[in-house]
Amino acid sequence: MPGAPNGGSAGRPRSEEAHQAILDATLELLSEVGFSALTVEGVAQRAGVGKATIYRRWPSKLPLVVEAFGGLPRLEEVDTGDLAGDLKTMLKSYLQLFNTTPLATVLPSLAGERAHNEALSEVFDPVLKGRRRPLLGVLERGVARGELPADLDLELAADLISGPIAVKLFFTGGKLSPRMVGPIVDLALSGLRKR
Amino acid sequence: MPGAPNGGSAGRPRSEEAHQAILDATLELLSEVGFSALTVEGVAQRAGVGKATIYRRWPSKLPLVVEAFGGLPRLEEVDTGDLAGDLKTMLKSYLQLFNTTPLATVLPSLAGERAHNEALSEVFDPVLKGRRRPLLGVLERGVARGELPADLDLELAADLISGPIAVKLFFTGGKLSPRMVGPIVDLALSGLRKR
DNA sequence: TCAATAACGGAACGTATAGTATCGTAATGG
DNA sequence: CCATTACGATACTATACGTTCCGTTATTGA
Repeated sequence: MPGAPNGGSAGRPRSEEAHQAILDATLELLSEVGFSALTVEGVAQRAGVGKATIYRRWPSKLPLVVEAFGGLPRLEEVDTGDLAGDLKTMLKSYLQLFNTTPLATVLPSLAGERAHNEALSEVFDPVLKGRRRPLLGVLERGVARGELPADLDLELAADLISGPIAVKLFFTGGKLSPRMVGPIVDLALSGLRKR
Repeated sequence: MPGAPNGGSAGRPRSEEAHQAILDATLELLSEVGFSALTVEGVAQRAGVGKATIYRRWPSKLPLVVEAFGGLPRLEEVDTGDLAGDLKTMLKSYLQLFNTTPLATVLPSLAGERAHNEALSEVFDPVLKGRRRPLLGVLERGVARGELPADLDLELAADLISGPIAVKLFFTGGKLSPRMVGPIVDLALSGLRKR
């Protein structure tokens, strides 16, 4: 199952170890130097692997990066019974992943590159869209339960909830703590205005 | 006033034309290829200028980029009398600038690079913080007027309002229309929840 | 057990492009 | 009209990229 190996017959099989080491090194470097400064040579060195071993599996760095990114954890949909609980539970565990995986730096690197790299944008946009899906699912359930108005623009609602996290991630310095989730969700659900 | 020219005495003065052409070319290339792929050589070529002319004014591309970015327009604070009106007016004109200047691509390029380039982050973060200032000012006025609760976390409130724009800018494809401002502000002020 | 096969890590090759230094020319001030 | 400084252009040097080749190693099937 490593890459696209032997047509079915003899020969040394591809090393699953090398395969994983390459993907890990790709994420590390993506986080450290960003997409455009990422080189196959650098990945090979970091993974302790010959460059040919990489080129044998991926034709260029773009598919390599896409596959490596695909190995990062996603938002997990949960159902606690009420909307606020769902959102807080989901986002809290997601934000925890920002401190235990390279997500917090890889995501901005790729999103920033997306703006001026059409090839990346083409393959990366659908992935990003898929990652939003659990959030939309929870909101749909909120509408079904009657917690949210039926005519709510769900895309905009998802933007409103994920927005503060994006702003912190891209503009304000790091420190993405799961503790910020409670206030974000409460404020997004109830609004800023005095009542 | 071009850069840091003649100590006060003789010699050919620095060309203000070249100075501006360099800054313009920097923004163009920043938008087209991003920060890390931006080269002084490329800027010189685009500006129709020798490389030495650039190095005479800026020691490296980082200060050059910072100065070029400083020439881009900012959010302008207005006072219409009520909070929703202020926010909508300000954000609408700001979003218009996204379609008439390189802001929409330059901002993601720099913000993405910020994540893994400490030198850039150090000089760029204060600039970003300053750009948020008008938004905070409007919110403070909203508190003073009694439109917003006195104990509101203004930083979080600013994130909530600017968040959907950031999400569209970085994740969802382009098309930043001033028309999306109305729904964003209404939803942020009133909340998602059914009432 | 051994020949055939394919992947392995490492190294060599050619190319491209970065930053620097230097050229002759142009525009100022004294 | 001479000294001074900036100008655009080009030559130079070094680094580092992607690609390809090489001797070795691991696995299959006869």
